[in-house]
Amino acid sequence: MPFTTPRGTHDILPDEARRWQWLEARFRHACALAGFGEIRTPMFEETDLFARGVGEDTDIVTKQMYSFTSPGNDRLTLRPEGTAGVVRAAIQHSLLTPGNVEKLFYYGPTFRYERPAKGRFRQFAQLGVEVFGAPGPDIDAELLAFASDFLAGIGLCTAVLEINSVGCPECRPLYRDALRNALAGVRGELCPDCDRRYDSNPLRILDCKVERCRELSADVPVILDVLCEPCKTHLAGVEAGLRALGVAFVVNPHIVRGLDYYTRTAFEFIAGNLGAQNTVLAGGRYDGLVAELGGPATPGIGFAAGVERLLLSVGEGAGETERPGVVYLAALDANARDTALVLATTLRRAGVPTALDYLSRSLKAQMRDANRQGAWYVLILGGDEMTRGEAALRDMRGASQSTLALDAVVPYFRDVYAGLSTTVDKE
RNA sequence: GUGGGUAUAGCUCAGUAGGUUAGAGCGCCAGGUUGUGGCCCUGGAGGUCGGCGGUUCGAGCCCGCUUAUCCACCCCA
Repeated sequence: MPFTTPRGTHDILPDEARRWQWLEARFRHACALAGFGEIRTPMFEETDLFARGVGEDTDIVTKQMYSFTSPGNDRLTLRPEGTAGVVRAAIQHSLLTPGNVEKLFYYGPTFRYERPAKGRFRQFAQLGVEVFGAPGPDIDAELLAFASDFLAGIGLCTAVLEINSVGCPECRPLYRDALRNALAGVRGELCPDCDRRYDSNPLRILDCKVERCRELSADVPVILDVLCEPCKTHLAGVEAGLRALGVAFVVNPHIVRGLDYYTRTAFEFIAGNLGAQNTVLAGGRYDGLVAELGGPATPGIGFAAGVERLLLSVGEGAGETERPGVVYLAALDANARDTALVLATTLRRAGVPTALDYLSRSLKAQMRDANRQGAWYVLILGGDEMTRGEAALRDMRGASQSTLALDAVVPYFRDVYAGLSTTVDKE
C-alpha cells in the first residue's frame, strides 16, 4: 500500500457520501426555515485570528493548530473551528451594523491536530450557526430549540441538552478566586492534571473524570451562586424560554467550554452511544468576541456540531435515501452498442437516469449488472428487434417484458421519470 | 503527549503445541441458458500473513523495533 490517508483523516466512499448529503440537506433545510443565510469562509485564516479569537492559552491554539508559513511569509492556519472566521468575515463586510440581527450558517472541513479516537479526527466537518446582534435570552432559547429540533429531525431525539452559565468578565474572575479558595486546602489530593489546572484554569477541575477529584469538588461553590445579577437574570430567561418552547434540559454547573470567548450561556447536547467523545453539538454565547476581533461591540451566540459524530451517533441505517432506479441499456452486438451509447446520452439529456455496459459483456452479465445497480428497466437492444426498429423492454421490478419502438424510447421514459427527483432527498 | 488492544484475500474473520501447496463466508468473474437479473449449483481469479530485523533445521504463529489503526486519558465537534 504505497499511499494511504494521513493519520486521523479518511476517505468517504459513495455509500457513505450519500449519508453525508442527507445530513447536509437536513441541516440546510432547517437553516432555511429559521432564516439563516449561508456563509462560506476560507479554510485557512491568519494565525493571529485564531490566537486572539479562540484564546492564546487554549489547547486548540497551543497544540492543535495546523499552522504554516506561506511562500509569501504569511502566517496561516487551517481553521480549527468555525466561529472566528465567520466573525472576521462579518466584520470585514460590515454585516454587523447596530440594530441589525445577522443569522449565518456554515458547513465545512475543520482541522485539529489531536490523537485520533472514536468520534475524533484530525480533519472533520463541522456545521454550525451564528446569530449576531441579539443580546436577549430569548434568542438563546430559540437557538437551542432550533438545535434540538434539528437533532430530533435526524433521529437523535435522545440527545440530552445540558446548559450552564459561564458568567461574564464581571463575575467569572470572582468565581475563579472562589474555586481556588475552596480547593486550596485539598490541593495536594488533586490529580496531577487538576493540580496544574488549579493555576491555569480552575474551572476545568469541575470537569475532571477522576473519582477523587469529583469528590473533592463535589461541594465546592457553584458558579451559579457567584453570577452577577445580569448574568443570573439572563440564565433565568433562557430557562424560561426553553420551558415555553418545550425543550427539555438540565442545568449542569460543571459545563466548561474549551474556548475562551464564551460568556454566559454555554451548552452541550450529549449523545449516549459515542464513548468518550459524546458531545454531539455544543456552543454558547460570545458577547465579547466581535469587539475583541476589532469589530463593533456586538453580542453573538452560536453552536457547532461534528458531522462524523452526528453520523456515528445516528447509526448505519439512517440517511439511506430512495432514488429512482436507472434505465439500463443492454446491447448484444457492436451495432447495438453504438445505438445504446447515443440513446443513453439522449435519455440523460431528457433527464432520465441511464446506465449501460462498457465491457461488451454477455447479456446475462449485463442483466446482473443492471440488477446490482438497482435498475428499474432494462432496454435490450438485440439484432432481431432492432431490424424491426424495436427493442425489448424488461421491467426489473415486476419481471414483465414487452416491446417498445426505438423512436418511442425517449418520450416513454421522459414520462415515466417526469417529476421524480434524481438527486438526493430534499428532506 | 501518556497507556492498552489489534494488524492474515476487496470486506468480516478462522488458522489447532512453530512443521508440506495459508482457509471460510460474503463480494468479484465465468459456466449451468443457443439473447435475460434476483434464488440455487459448479468452477475460477485474488494474499510480500502491515514493514524491518532476530531466535530456529523450519515462523502467519516466538522475541525486538517500526508503522498504521482502534480504545481510553488529555481535550473537544
